[in-house]
Amino acid sequence: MSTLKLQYHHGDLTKSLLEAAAAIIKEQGVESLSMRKLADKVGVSRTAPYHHFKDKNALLCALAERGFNQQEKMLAALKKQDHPTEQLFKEYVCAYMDYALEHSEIYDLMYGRTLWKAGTPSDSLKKSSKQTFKAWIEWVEELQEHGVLQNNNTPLRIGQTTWASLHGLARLFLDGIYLDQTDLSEND
Amino acid sequence: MSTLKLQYHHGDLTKSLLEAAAAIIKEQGVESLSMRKLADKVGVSRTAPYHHFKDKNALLCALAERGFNQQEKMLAALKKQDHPTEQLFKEYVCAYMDYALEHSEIYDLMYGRTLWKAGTPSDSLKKSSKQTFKAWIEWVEELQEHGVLQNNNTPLRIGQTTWASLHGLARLFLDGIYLDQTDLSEND
DNA sequence: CTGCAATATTGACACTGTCAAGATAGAATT
DNA sequence: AATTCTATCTTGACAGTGTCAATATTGCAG
Repeated sequence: MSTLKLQYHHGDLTKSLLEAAAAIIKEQGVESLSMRKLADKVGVSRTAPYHHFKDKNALLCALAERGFNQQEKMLAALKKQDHPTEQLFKEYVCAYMDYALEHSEIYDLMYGRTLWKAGTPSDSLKKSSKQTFKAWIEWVEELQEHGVLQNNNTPLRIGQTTWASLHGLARLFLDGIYLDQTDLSEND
Repeated sequence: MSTLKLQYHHGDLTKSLLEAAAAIIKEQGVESLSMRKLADKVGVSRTAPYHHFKDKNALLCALAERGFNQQEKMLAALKKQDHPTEQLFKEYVCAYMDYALEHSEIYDLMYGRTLWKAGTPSDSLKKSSKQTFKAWIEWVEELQEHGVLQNNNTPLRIGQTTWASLHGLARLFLDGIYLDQTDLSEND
């Protein structure tokens, strides 16, 4: 009876919400995530989530922020490995693409329109994204010193352009326009 | 009296809807376009648009399709000019970027998630996009013959990669992450 | 044991997309 | 000219959404 009983207080609802939301998003896309369904899935009333996130936008920001943290950890873990710098860079590129493809919906949230254009990125999210980018720039500087990246411009500039390529490529895979194998062979 | 009179039949509602929708989208973004507000703006009842477009998705598809047509006309007009091939190519690149920036919301509709991932692209839209891409590939072949583009791979492949760069660049400007001048100077 | 602060709930509102049934007007047919 | 037909538009309705305000429940501090 005690285990089956529905508790009034949920425990760590914030966390549960984030996890459930991440799951829904991953399976069905951001657009089919509704606050109400989410609350339902977690087994809580419609408006309960609003005591943990100001609004839907805030929830999504938190989700994106999580993504940035993950990504930054990834980079940090990678750097600890004792591989030659150039190989490390290649590994990073692969890891980056892997992350984008594997967590496509989160990636979209992190860099896409939903939050940055249609929505209002929280200060916290802005901070996270900046920090992630800063860490990237610092590493770019190292890479330049090791001759892995060109040295003909500032780390910031080189960091921007290389990341731009990376991000552009990721987007192309995600959006998947004009790159399907099917479309290649078809001829009409 | 006769001019002021609200007509039951609207004339060319289809066209009016598309234009009004394009205007709203341009000014306020896709997400703040609602069928109801659109109908209101055109001066017609809520459900009238549904006699001209199956649903919202169809309306957006039509809007995107328009974009493809515009873009293809642009390319065609450009090619008619009697400039050296290489300059023509550069002009195209500029024109492409201009279009993307100037009609950012439409561009987003043409290549973005809303229709291709979240929505269901209409057959007509698929056809338009393919046709546009095909025209591009054909031109790439010409460009290769004139030595403006590399000749070490098929037109399709070269077309894909160059367009990918173009599109990636466009997206970066549109999404505008990490590229603001403000963010560059700030240091926290 | 009592009161307080954190947490969750129910009710309500405005807005959305969209369907079904009815109204209207102009064109075609008798 | 009257009537039918068809394209077009409208009103009513429903389920779903985000979110606010008021209320209830609980666990913990005193």
